[in-house]
Amino acid sequence: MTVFKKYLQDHTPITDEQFEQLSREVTPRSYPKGRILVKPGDTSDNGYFVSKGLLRAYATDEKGKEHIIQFAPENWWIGDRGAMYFGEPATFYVDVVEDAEVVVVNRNFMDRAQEICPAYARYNIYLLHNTARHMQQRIASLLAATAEERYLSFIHMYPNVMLRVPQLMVASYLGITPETLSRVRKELARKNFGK
Amino acid sequence: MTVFKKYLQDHTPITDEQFEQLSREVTPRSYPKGRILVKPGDTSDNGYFVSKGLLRAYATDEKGKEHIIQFAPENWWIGDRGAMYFGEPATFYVDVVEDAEVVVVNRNFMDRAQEICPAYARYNIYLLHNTARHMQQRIASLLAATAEERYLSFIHMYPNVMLRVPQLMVASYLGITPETLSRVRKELARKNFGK
DNA sequence: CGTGGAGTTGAATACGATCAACACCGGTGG
DNA sequence: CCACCGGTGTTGATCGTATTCAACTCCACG
Repeated sequence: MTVFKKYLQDHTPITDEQFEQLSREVTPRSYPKGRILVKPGDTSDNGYFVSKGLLRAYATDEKGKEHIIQFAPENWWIGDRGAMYFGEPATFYVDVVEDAEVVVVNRNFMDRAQEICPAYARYNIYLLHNTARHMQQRIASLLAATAEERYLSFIHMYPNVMLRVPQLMVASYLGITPETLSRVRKELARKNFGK
Repeated sequence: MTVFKKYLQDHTPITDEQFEQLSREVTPRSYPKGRILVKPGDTSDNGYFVSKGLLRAYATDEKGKEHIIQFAPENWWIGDRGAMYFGEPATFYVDVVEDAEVVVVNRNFMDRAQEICPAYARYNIYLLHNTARHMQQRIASLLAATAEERYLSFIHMYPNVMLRVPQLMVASYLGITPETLSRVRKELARKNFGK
């Protein structure tokens, strides 16, 4: 919870009193690795702020293969947007990759936050533009780049995540199989052997 | 411009006076098919509302191949988010697919719109969540679905766009070559021949 | 210990890309 | 009015990248 407060204070001029009001709308929770917080079909409007640990969102195809949409380490938000914001049944899973402490918020929190603290609305818009921009770039990279290029740009963009999740999840995020990622890494090691 | 006014009125309770103020910040323009409005490296903060016609945003790879990020028919917004909102050099092209009438807005417009009309901030957030949700689904589909599945979901989601742009642009949007799309269509026609 | 998940490697396969040829317009200019 | 032209779409043959399936190693964890 203190992490959450610090996060808010870092990004928006929120008073202690305002935080008090807001914190009534949220519930801090701890979840162990492997716990599934959201699954397709769920109709909860929960969103999750990660204070500690690492979460992921993923979809599964008809063959049961997982495809990772997003990782969320400390100070990130995660959730199924359709469910959180639009009240639709969720289409993704959200689960815990590393034992996590999260702050659970619901739709009401987001509305209240904007009333209570107008500056929060501005920051929220900033955040949304930012995620939109990153998703655009990811789309561009899925359309244009090879497996190797995508891998390099991933380790450049999210070096910490890269070190904290198993390789098969990185592969799933990149849209390739674990075997292919293994070979890509081998090939890169070979290339860079002569420095 | 009347299209733009109607668009705003449809989505937010804006008064004529407020619209007057806002319209000072924007400039309506007409552009012919083929005109390039933004190219990588540009540092303008222009965004475009499409009143008529059809625009697209695309990136090019080192081989000069185009990869379409987004189509924007009537009543859609388009622009390079990094340039519009973050003041970075653009990374995408924006050009005109069908002779278009657009309303050009800049960063200042977006800030002013929120001051002048608080309800606009709410609608803007809604819009951002919506585009984020759609981009997430597109990412999921690029990760999980075959060429054929992506094509079917595209014509289901954007039937009008599908009819208005050349096939090679649809292919580019789907992340496949025009040849492959042609074969996918042929195969679908064969399958559905027996109804 | 031993068990199961993660990572690696190999061989065969499949899907889409590439290269090339050609048909089909729609527009332009002679 | 027609000949020409460039861009679009189709089809075929070949190629390449990543997938699939399988076997094996290596740990972390019970």
